[in-house]
Amino acid sequence: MQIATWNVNSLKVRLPHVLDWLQQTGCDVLGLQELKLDNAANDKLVAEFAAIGYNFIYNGQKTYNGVALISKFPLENVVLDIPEYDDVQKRVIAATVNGVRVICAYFVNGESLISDKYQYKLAWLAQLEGYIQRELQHYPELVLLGDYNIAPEPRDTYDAAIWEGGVLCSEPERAAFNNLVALGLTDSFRHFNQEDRQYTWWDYRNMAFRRKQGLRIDHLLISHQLIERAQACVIDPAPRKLERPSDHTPVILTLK
DNA sequence: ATGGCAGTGCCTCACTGA
Repeated sequence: MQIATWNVNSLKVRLPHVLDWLQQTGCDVLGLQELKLDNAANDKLVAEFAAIGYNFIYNGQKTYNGVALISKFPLENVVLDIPEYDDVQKRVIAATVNGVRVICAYFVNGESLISDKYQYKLAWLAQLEGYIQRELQHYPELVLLGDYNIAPEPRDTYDAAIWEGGVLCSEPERAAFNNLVALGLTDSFRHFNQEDRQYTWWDYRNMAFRRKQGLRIDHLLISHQLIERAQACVIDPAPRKLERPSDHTPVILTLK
C-alpha cells in the first residue's frame, strides 16, 4: 500500500495534476493540504475522484488552509480537526484505511518568530502532540503526514546560514517535531535516506527549483509498528516540473 | 540590501504563504 502527502496550494488550480498523478502512480492513499476551497465544492470533487476510482473526503474553508484524504480503500472513522481544540482554521483530517490510522495535517506556517502567528503555531503544535498521543493508544499502526512547516535539521534546508534559527527552523519548532518523534514516531523518509539536498518545497521565486534551493518540510511520521511494514519513502519531484505547479511536491511511503 | 512568485477575494490591491 502506498500512502502519500502533497500540499497542492489550491486544489481548484491543481486538480488536473492530482488526477493525473493518481492515475500515473496508482497511489492508494493521498493526503492533501492547502486546498483553499470551502466545503461547497464537495459534490464536484467527490465525483471527480470517484470517476478514477477513489474515495474523497475533506475539511475545508474559504481561501485558506483545508485538508483532504483520497483513497482507493474505504475511509473509516473519519474525524475532522483536533478534537476538543477550538480552532477555526481547517488543518486536520483523519481516517482509518485498511487498519492504518492516517492523520493528514497542514501545520501552521508561523510567518516569523515575532509574529502572533508563531505563537499560534506553538500552541497548535502542543495541541497536535496531545492528539497524536491519544490516537497512538487506539491505533498502533499510525501515520501522521502533511506539510509540517518544520525543517527538522540543518541538512533539510539548502542554506543553513539563511534558515537556521528562523521560522520553520527555530529551536521551539524543532523541539515540537522531536516531541512527536518521542511519542513513538519515525521520520520515514530519513529511515531510508540520509542524503543531503532532499527537498519537498521550492520557492516560486528566483528559479529556486532549477537551482535546487529547497526545504524538506513535508513529512510522513510513522509509528514503530508501521516501520516493520515500511519498504520505501521517496520524494517525487516530477509534479514540480509541470506547468503551473504547486510549490510542494509529493512524498510517498510504501508499506508491504 | 531588497525583493523577486503564486492563489484568493474584500479584486487594479491586500493578505498569506515559506
